[in-house]
Amino acid sequence: MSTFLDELNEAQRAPVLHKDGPLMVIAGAGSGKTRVLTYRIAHLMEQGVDSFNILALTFTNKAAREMKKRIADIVGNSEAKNLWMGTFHSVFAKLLRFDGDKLGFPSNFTIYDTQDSQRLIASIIREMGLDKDVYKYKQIQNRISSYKNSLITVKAYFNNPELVEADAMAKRPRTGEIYQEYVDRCFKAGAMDFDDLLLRTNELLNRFPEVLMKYQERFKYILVDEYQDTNHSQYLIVKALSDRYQNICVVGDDAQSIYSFRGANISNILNFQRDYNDVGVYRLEQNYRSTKNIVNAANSIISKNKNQLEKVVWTANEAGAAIKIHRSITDAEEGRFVAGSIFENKMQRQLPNGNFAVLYRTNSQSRAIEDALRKRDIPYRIYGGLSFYQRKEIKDVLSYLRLVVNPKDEEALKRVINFPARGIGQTTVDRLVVAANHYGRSIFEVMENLDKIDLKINAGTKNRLHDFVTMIKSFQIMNEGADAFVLAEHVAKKTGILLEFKKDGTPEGIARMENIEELLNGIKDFVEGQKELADATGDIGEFLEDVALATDLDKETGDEDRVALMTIHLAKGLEFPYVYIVGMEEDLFPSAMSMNTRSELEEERRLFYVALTRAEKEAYLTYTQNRYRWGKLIDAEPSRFLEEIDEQYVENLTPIENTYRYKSLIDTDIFGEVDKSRLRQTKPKNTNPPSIRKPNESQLRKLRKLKPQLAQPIGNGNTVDPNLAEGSLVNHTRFGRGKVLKIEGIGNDKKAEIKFEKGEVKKLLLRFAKLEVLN
DNA sequence: CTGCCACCCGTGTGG
DNA sequence: CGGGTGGCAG
Repeated sequence: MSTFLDELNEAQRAPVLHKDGPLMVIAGAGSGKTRVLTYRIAHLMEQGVDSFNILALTFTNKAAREMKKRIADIVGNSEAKNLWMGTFHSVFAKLLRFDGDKLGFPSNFTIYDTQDSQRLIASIIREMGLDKDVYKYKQIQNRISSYKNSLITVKAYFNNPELVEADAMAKRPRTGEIYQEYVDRCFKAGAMDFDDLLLRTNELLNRFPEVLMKYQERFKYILVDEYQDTNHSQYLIVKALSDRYQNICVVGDDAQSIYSFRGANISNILNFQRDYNDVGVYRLEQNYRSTKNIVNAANSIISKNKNQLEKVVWTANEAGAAIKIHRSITDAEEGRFVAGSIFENKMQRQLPNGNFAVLYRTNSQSRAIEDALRKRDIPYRIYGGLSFYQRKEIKDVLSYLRLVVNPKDEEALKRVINFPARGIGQTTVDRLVVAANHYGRSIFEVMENLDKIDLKINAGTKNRLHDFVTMIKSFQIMNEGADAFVLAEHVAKKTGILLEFKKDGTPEGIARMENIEELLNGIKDFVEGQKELADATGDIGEFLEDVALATDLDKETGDEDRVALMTIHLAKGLEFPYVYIVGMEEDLFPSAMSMNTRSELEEERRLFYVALTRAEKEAYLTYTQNRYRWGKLIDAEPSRFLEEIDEQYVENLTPIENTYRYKSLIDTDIFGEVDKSRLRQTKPKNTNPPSIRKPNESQLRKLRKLKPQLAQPIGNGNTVDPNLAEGSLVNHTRFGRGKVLKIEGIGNDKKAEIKFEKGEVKKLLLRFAKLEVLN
């Protein structure tokens, strides 16, 4: 028996040792669930389960890679290699490359990203002659995506009067037709969108029992991470595959379910015990990641949610520092505070940049933070947002490569047929699309047969189309021998893309050229990497699949030491010693769009819970009074979530001058009541710097409700260490070590009587005393 | 068919 | 504010 089991606590060991049959692990934040998954797999293999029979579905490919590596350390690399491990999307894309032909898809099918889907839908709307202001392509794409995630096919849509009527009521009666056309066009293009990877897998398993049987036999053991974030489509796949052997292990935390917007269904985890028989249920409640302060504060937040599984997360870690709250006047100042604080912490404690993360609700918030970090020369990396592969120049090169692999790929073709400009305009493309639809062929096939079809295209244009086809075909011939890098480099040169940006000469053009070079380097690295793998060829198809399905987190960064900037959603599963959560404001976090129902608000709260529990040592929460949104400066008010943290875990860092402005606007009397007569003055006296506004009604309501710590001047910025109790050993900055004899008073008046080692007994106001609890 | 400019809309999170 | 799109002149 291996020694790795000794590295687990009792609660962790139980699910690892659980024999066959279904089990569910409810794992609190930071409780070591990855470790449980990893060791369970290793343990299964040691017990004689063939690695070919194990399927593990993770949330990111990076998580899969790391888990695989860890398993390889335990059981050996050659065995670990055989595991099927990855995201739902990448695993089932692979499965569909094997068996998708039964559904009529080529094994080299293209994966459309969201942008491709949206463009296709936009052109369908245009072709159908519909009003684009009524039929907004993004909305329609969203609709279609959620239909697919709920397994509502076109047929199911038309059979469901509720859906049809809902769209009719919304004045979009032809939504179903668009859906139909979209599905047809994807099929004709040999393309699947992200949702298809799951939907088509379901279709395959449903329609072909022998295929289902094959994979049921193959995947005798199935493990699913982050089960709380699976959608209906994923749920059904897992259900189907595990149906025969029932060896299904799901791991998750209902408190961290944050993806309902993309169809994730929290009831998948809440109902797991109903879906399977004799479910073993295990709970991991000890947090190894964060300080007591952070764990307790996070608990105090999540307890506001009604709908959740019972669970008590606790930690044996040190109490740690209070969670710090900072208010600033503008988002630029917020950025400066964050950058300054990171700088200070780095210097004082000699920490690498990688110990810090800045988390936000929306990607657009990154700009202000970036600016501030740049001014301080602090290296950072932004995750997510507009990814490298979505940049125009990169997508252009990739589109050529996609065409080489799959010439039927309509979106790729439309993108590059006239870039760089070669005299093939919109009118020509429209005619080609019409002809393609008419003959039920792809655009490329129409172009190959121009001589046989009577299209109103003049001779010059015909020649240019012919040249384009010839060029792509020459790439295809080359692709048969060369590896991905050689081909890509040739394509970038031969198509004139590189030259196009080079002759542009502007800084933007040069940047784009450099990006393409970076892409080529990336492809080279990829090819090298693939050569080490047994079942990989290093061809361009593999690269394209990797690009389509890799998340931003998946990409290797080199070893550069940088501060991480990302949305809270992306941060799930990660941890950092120091975490800054910025933009803690109403309408931003919680988002204005998520305040209509309790369940939406609860999801925002879970998101906050996720954010806070990323922190190991210290967490900072910041908000501003004014923020630029849509190019305009708008008033902001503090997030309701700030109030929801039990105040004993919080410390206010807001500088006196920021508080002063508040004071000058709204005077409160000693009981915290607002003197309303002051508020009617349009211009408060002494409003140093400009842009001071009278707070609106809701802000006022807010301010009245705010805890003293948020609304009052500091100077009493201390938070009482929750561990401080009678008998505690403490250290005072001036008086030295001592023992607490007695604690009395409440709130701001809380005092401790301490006998110091020097002999003196003192009574100290805790909100002023600089005390450190030692035990 | 190309290139420029005005205008519009977004920003909610992602595989 | 800033990127994308669509309309229009050449």
